[in-house]
Amino acid sequence: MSSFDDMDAFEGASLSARAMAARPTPYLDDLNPAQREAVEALDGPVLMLAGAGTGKTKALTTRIAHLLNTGKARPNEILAVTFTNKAAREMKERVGRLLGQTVEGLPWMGTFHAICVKLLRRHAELVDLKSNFTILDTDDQIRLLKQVIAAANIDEKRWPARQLASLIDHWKNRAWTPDKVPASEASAFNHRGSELYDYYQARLRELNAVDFGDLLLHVVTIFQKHEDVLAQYQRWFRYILVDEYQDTNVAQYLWLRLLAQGHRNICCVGDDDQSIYGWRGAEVGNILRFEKDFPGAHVVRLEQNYRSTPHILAAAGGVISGNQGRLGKELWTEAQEGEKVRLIGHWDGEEEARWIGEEIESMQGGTRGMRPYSLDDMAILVRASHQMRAFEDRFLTIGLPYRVIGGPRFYERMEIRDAMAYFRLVVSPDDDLAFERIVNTPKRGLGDKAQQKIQVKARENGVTLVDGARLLLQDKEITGKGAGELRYLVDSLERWGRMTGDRDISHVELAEMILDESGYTTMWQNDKTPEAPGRLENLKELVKALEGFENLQGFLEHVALIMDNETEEAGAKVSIMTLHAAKGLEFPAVFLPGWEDGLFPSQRSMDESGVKGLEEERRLAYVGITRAEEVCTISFAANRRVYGQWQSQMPSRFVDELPEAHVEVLTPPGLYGGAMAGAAGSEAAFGSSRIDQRAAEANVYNSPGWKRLQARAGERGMSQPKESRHQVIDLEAVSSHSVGDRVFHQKFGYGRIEAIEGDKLEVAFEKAGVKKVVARFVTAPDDIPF
DNA sequence: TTCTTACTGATTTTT
DNA sequence: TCAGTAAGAA
Repeated sequence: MSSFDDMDAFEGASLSARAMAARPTPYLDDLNPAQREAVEALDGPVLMLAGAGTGKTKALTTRIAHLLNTGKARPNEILAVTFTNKAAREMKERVGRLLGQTVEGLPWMGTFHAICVKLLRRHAELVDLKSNFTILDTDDQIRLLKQVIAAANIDEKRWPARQLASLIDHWKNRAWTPDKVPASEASAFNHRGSELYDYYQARLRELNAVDFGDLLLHVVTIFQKHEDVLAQYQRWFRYILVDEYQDTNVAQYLWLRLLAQGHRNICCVGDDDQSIYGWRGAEVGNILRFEKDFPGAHVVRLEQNYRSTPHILAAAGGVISGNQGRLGKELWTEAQEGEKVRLIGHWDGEEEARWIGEEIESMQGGTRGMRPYSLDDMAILVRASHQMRAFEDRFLTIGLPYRVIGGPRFYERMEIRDAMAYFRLVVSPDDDLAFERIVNTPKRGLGDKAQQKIQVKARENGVTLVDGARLLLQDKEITGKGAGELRYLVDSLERWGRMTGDRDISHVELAEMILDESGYTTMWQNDKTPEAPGRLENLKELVKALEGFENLQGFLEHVALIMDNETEEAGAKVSIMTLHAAKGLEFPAVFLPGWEDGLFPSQRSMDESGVKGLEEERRLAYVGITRAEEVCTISFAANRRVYGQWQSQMPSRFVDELPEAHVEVLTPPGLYGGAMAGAAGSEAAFGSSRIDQRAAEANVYNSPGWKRLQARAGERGMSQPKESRHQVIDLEAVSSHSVGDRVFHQKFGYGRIEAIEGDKLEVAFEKAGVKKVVARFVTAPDDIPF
């Protein structure tokens, strides 16, 4: 934070620095030739093309150590940028470990956004902000945009705020200020896009606030308009390193290029084959163009992979080779052959989930000649988060512990944001957005109308909403139940505000007091919904997190950028996450379900972005496969319920792109007439006969189950064009049950019928307990369809 | 104002 | 299907 205060003292200090050079470099011995080349090419532009699992973090951190050790730069003359806090943290840790105690201070290491916050706080006045500006999260942003849309007299139903948010985000990613939005795009959003953008920016300025996009954009603007400021930083940052360069957007690219123009010592690390954030504004072009942008760039390829088996690498390589215009890399490994990539087709999505659940259970003990795997070693990577539900349902039923990675993060949860809004308001009473958020949470009888009055009053008098509310009360322009509540709220805010300076009460106690006295805790205590206890738990967690900070203010500052969720219960669990969330992670055994055209590659991606979209999907497939160290299992289903409608699916085109020599086709259970009957877990059902891949696909469609369903669907007169739709439930089973029968339910598993009421059965399930289910959703165990 | 019922429309989400 | 919103009823 204070690195800049003493920065002038260090300018031009490289002479003495150089004199310190020529220390031993034992750390270089741990590197392979390519890594070493990337580490030792210190001067001039360097592009490190680092394939998946090739040790790029090692190379990057060693490079920093080497820069310092050779005396090329002092710690704070190095700028190392990452995209995620996690990556930044890891880098800090590893650099710290490499350096030990030998160097004073650390390089500038952080995310683009975190570094921009630092810079922007220093130069806020250059873009008409005060240096204590607040950073809006997405939620605040949407609420502000709703106001903007309403003020412009636009129907928010037809033109939703979310859409405007993503439009503005898109523009900011491209480093377009309102005046720079090209005419072709300015008329988006009901012909008022750029006008609304302009107005939104003005509102932000009034609120002394910025959104995430602004952090980058404002700094770029400052650099572009104030040569002296730019020159200062160009001189200062002698060496720049960038992680995940393929994910940079235009604004980040400009930011880097402006800074790097000083010493031209920029080292970008990335992998064009892992660019999967194009939809978020990332430009693969940035990495593809690097050599043109920085003539004479030294390009190093890291191609030795330390993660996966040859089969897995070959499969991934086969898929990604379908993309055009790659920089080109050939991953190789010294690892043992290992398992081929396993491919399996299923009847429908539920069966896929069932099979994966059972496979995971048996893999824990070691099966099919493979070593045993702990649940922590296994992960399921899906294209879209809605695919997770099938697995969660199934795993809940069979009691398989799992964790979902990437869901709503701790600081994004409603209760946490509400609580934080209270804190924000206590610390800075002029935070109007925070006031709006909590003024009627918990319910205080202050609905739209009352809030409108506060708004008007505040605007008329040019004061904050809190003061507006005060005036309203003073002038007795609000009455009834709401008035008393509002009075109490306003007074409480003031009281808590005074306590922030009180030495006798810690900020943790104050926080507890705020949540208590505002009635917020009580609100959740009285809430009967199943998630209420969890929310109370989270609030406790939040208060606990406060202990690590000096005061409320310091905490709020920290949280604005760090949105991590760190709580993790003990115990081994299977991980479930999206492919996007999996980037940068690795697991001994990986399951890749749902490889069906339209789902993966996603139809929407292809519709909206054509070949570009398809190529990004393909990179996603590449990322997925390369997450696996030893076992990679790809699967697809012939039928899937999409928005409640059964749809028949075609296997993904990526399945056909897998090189056959590296794939083993597993036989799906149940395809050979009743092999599963009464023995859902039996090994016999999963014999691993090797057959040609296409034959396996053909088998799905020729299977008895498929034909049976087609016949049945026909009987019921369902529409049956070439894209046939199917009903998977067994209607004949409806009235054939009696009490005491053993039955099977797709979701709850096996159970015994306790009672029958009309078409509803009360069934005691072995794993899921007693449930009431509709008769047609259960089948007799020896008539399990498929 | 707030609770209830009807509708609509639906990826991926580093900060 | 199902969540999230929007107009209607109490």
